Amino acid sequence: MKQPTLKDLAKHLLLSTSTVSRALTNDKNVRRETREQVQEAAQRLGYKPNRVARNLKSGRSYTIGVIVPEMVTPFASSVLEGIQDAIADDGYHVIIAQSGEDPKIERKNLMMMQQALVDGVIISACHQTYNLDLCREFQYNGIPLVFYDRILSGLDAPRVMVNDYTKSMLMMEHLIHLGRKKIVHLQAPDYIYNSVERSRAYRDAHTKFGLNFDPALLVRAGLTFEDGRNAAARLLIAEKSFDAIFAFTDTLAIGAMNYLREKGLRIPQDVAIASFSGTALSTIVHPQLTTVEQPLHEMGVKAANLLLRLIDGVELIENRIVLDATLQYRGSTILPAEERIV
Amino acid sequence: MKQPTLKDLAKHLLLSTSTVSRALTNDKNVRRETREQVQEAAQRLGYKPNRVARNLKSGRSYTIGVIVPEMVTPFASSVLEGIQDAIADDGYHVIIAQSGEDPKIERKNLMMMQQALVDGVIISACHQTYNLDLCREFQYNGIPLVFYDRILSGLDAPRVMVNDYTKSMLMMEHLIHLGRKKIVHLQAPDYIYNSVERSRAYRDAHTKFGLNFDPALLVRAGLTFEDGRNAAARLLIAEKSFDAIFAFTDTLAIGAMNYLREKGLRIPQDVAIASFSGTALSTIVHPQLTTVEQPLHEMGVKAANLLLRLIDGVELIENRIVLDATLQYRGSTILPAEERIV
DNA sequence: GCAGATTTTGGGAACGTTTGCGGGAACGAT
DNA sequence: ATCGTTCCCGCAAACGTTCCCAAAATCTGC
Repeated sequence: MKQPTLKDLAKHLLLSTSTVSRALTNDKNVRRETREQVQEAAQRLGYKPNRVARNLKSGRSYTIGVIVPEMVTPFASSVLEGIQDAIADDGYHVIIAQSGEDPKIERKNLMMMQQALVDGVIISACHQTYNLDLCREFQYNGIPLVFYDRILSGLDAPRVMVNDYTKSMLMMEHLIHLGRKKIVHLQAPDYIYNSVERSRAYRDAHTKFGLNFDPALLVRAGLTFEDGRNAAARLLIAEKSFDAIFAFTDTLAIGAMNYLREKGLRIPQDVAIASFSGTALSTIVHPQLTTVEQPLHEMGVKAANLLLRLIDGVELIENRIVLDATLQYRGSTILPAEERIV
Repeated sequence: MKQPTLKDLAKHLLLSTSTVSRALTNDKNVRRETREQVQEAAQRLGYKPNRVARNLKSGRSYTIGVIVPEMVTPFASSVLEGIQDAIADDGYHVIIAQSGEDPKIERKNLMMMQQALVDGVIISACHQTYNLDLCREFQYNGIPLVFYDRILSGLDAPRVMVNDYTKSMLMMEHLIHLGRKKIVHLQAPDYIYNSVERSRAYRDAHTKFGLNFDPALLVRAGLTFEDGRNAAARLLIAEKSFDAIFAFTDTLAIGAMNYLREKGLRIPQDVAIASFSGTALSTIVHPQLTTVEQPLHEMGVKAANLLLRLIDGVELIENRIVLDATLQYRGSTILPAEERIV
């Protein structure tokens, strides 16, 4: 009734556990006949190797840790899915933790991962500096770290990201070519590296395309729908006129868009809205969101592959992968043909 | 440079590993003075117990498996979050697998979990019967199984769900009280138990409230946005007139809603839309979705707690938890006050 | 001071694997 | 017949814990 072990198998076959063990890993040092016998018996008795024991022996856990700021987002779950897909075949497991944007919880998670003896960690960090020391300790202890999206700029660690600056610049160009002149930027806190990059592009676009930069249009928002709504509300209250919004993320953009529509503004006629991320959310809202679409699934796959190679001790030539994000022009900035006639 | 082990600690303190081990678990069989000494040294040398070794010894893995049909959904991730929250303090880890609605992959996942020596499994099954045998095997081997949302009706296993029938009936009542007479139901395949329950309520509502039941309004859809769009498209093509939709899930509802709006129909004036699930999606679309809101986070917490108790061998009095879903009346069925005046 | 009770500690097996090392059998070559 | 290979296989240690059992140290009451 209990799961049979190697010993049970050995006893049953009148062999030693060593031979059985070797036979099951197809070691050529075992006679073919015996090997087949063992494998057949293992199959018949329903033998399943005990991973825990194997892990103890090998000093690995065949587990990798993933830390995300927030997992109930299409962003995180798409990446997670990519990671899962990439490692499933190699017999690895994933344990997932979320920091909830709180560096202290992130720290707790990291330490938990350490205890769980993960072979490596994939992390989308929630704060630039807070856990730098711990991350260094991981590296020092030979536990590879791979970053994605939210990187730690102060650490020389492998990373997978998109080119925030370039693509944001393209998006600004899009808005400006549409004739928009007073473009709001909803940015996230400065401890998020990507936000700094995207808003740098926002500012540079002004000089590059000869637009007047108005600091009042640079709005500090947070990361949630509510933050998006609130930012929009503040803009309306300030009675600052604007004809476009470039938001740090889809979430922020949608929050703002919903609020503006409730207040009777038309999207995109009155205000064009563009964002960054390209999560599934961008296509389920109406109008659909013009956004910089990041290859999220691929991001997960790439990060996982990077990590697996690091775990195997492969020396990486290129440890900074920049994925190509693509601009999706949709209804939140461009009217569909049939409506444009009206 | 390597993580210190019990032995290292013992050597350093001139004690035996046994004593050190006991001291660290606060065993009263160790002199208090020694205990403190050991704990202080452990702290100082940065000792972290090796979970793998501990697991091997204890025969547990302190890991639970979770299998969901699809993880890139607000539904799944909310529940997962609940599960994480519930088990984090008990030192458990979660490994997650998704079946992608494919019973064969679900089977592979289950077997993977078995190998990973999970202490228990939480599962939202993707098919009624396909993996019944394997589930029985888990139970037989003493690995507890807990279901949520998508249960297997043929198995006597603990489960956490909401009352699909009652709440669907209430939702139908809502639509009917609004004066809607030709209500479409978008249902999912019959191998999904919840769908059967919800459409049962749909039909029963007709007789209960004296409405004429028209089989043509009972539409077989799938589970995705696209399925929702397609279903809506088919309805328009068939030129079947209808004034409301009750959809199996938010996803389906939003798909249909978007399509109808693109075709110039007004929500809710022309078609009222109600759904079931209450994921975050229902509030980010415009108009917001009237839906039966399930306590997703709580569902995860409850399922996890149930499982933990089962793992600890607690005999459960009540192993069928029915959570209370609440109807959220929103813009997709009711016009906001200001617009109603117009 | 001493027997016995009690507290505190150590020895060592065990969990299920993997793996280096060495032994024995079979075989061909001298 | 002897030696050296090659091929299979078993022994036993190890991974880092936990825990039973017994040994040592300390504490009772006389």
